Amino acid sequence: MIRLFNTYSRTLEEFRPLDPAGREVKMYTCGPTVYSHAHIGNFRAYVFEDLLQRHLELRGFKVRRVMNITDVDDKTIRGSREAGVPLAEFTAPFKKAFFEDLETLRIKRADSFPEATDPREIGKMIEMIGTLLERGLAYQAEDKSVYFRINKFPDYGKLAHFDLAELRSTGRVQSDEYDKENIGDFALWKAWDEVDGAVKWESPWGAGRPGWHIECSAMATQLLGEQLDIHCGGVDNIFPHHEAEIAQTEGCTGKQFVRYWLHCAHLMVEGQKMAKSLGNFYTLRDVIAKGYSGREVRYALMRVHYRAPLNFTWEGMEEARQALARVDDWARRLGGKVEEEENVQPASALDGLRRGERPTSNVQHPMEEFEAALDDDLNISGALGILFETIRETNRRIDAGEIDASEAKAWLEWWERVDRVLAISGEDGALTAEILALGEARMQARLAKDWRKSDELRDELAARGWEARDTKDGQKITRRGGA
RNA sequence: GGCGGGGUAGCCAAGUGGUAAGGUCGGGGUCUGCAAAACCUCUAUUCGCGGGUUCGAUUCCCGCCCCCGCCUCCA
Repeated sequence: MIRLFNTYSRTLEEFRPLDPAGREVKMYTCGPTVYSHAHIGNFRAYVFEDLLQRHLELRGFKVRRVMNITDVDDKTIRGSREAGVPLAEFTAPFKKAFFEDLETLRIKRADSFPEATDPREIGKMIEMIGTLLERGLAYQAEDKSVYFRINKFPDYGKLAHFDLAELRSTGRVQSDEYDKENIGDFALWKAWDEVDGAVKWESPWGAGRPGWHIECSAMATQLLGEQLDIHCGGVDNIFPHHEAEIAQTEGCTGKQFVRYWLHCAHLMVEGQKMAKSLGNFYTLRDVIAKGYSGREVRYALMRVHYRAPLNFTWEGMEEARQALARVDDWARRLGGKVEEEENVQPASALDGLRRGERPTSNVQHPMEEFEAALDDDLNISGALGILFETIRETNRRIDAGEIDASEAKAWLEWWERVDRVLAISGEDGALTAEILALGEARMQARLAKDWRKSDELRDELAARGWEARDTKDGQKITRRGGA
């Protein structure tokens, strides 16, 4: 049984998809606004969503996921104006970069990435706004913009658990919208303004562009239907964005929009909020440029429970690197055991692999326990704890000569299953001719017991990102860090 | 002021009404030409603070303190 924390109810709920067969899961995740490179805080949310999707899939669900791309809003318009290029030309490179970054972090691609400027989506938004107007849930103000009338939607505020009467303005958003009936009414359609330049679409209410919230309602219902199983985003999207989505969508369909709302806590950097003014603002590219690999960043962003604040630090990146190296070495070691024999079949009874003899052992059934931890609202720390205990125990037993090729193969198969969720396994980079030559030279030096030269060659290999280890089976050269 | 999330070893972090997983760092050891890896071992009488319930609380209840966030277009 999978349990997830639903923001709406503020409780852990058993997860059951709407699909009568209980198999298909409709999942919508708020994507990036492409006015710059996404930062690691954004990616924390996307990595969390990826972990959720992968775990649901491991548990046999068929996930249909949509992630939107916001390519028109105040910031993208401002950016294109400042760059002096058309909007689409301004956002294109950021879209491309976003998809590259997803790949770097091994985030599975959603089934579709609808864009807000897609005519088909704009059409759907206009259709929905029309419906809301017909029902009296929206109105066109004197400034020609169309607003949602929150007083007509009694449930408004239920997701965020806000009492609307208690709200007070933070002054973050300029309140120049005197035309609204209620300060809390939000724009569905923004009338064209001079600063919008060429950015405009025709609508029954005049030229303009869609409000931000309506795009998610339109795309989600258009691509996944009127009711979703899961909708994710960062905690800062709870209000007003997701609240507005509920109002708009349910205002049109009369049906519950989302069954499970999941929100990811914020990322902090060195104990502080990430901000350009503090100089601690990082894009994924910034971290990669420091020499870290995508999977190292993935691990660092993933290893803390999604509802707890995550403090990003360089010390944390080093920890991620070391932890992954430990996993890599373990998997390599098992691979080596398997190669010792030919035509190895995995031990048939996986349960028999549990390490029951030692009283100090905490993990009795790693196969089940790892997945059970993730079932519990994605308890990643618990799951990783089981993985690492299993690693220590299997390493110990390999040292003791207790694991044969058949059992090693079974552990590797388990690891492959685990890694379908974690997606952190290493790739051995191809040995180049230069590295091979250095390795060969070092072997010769060792045979000649020229330790000094052998150590120098080891340093040279290290400088190129490779490590030479002397084992009883001879020298082994492996990639260290990165990759 | 309202609504959330969090405060567990140097750092990251799981967890349960019955006496603290795991990762990382550091010390010692086995192994090694030396290393590395691996393994063994040491490092929280203690879980923000103060009360209460209980035979027993880090875990339940009450109060308080601190950090982070949202309060109308920031994941």
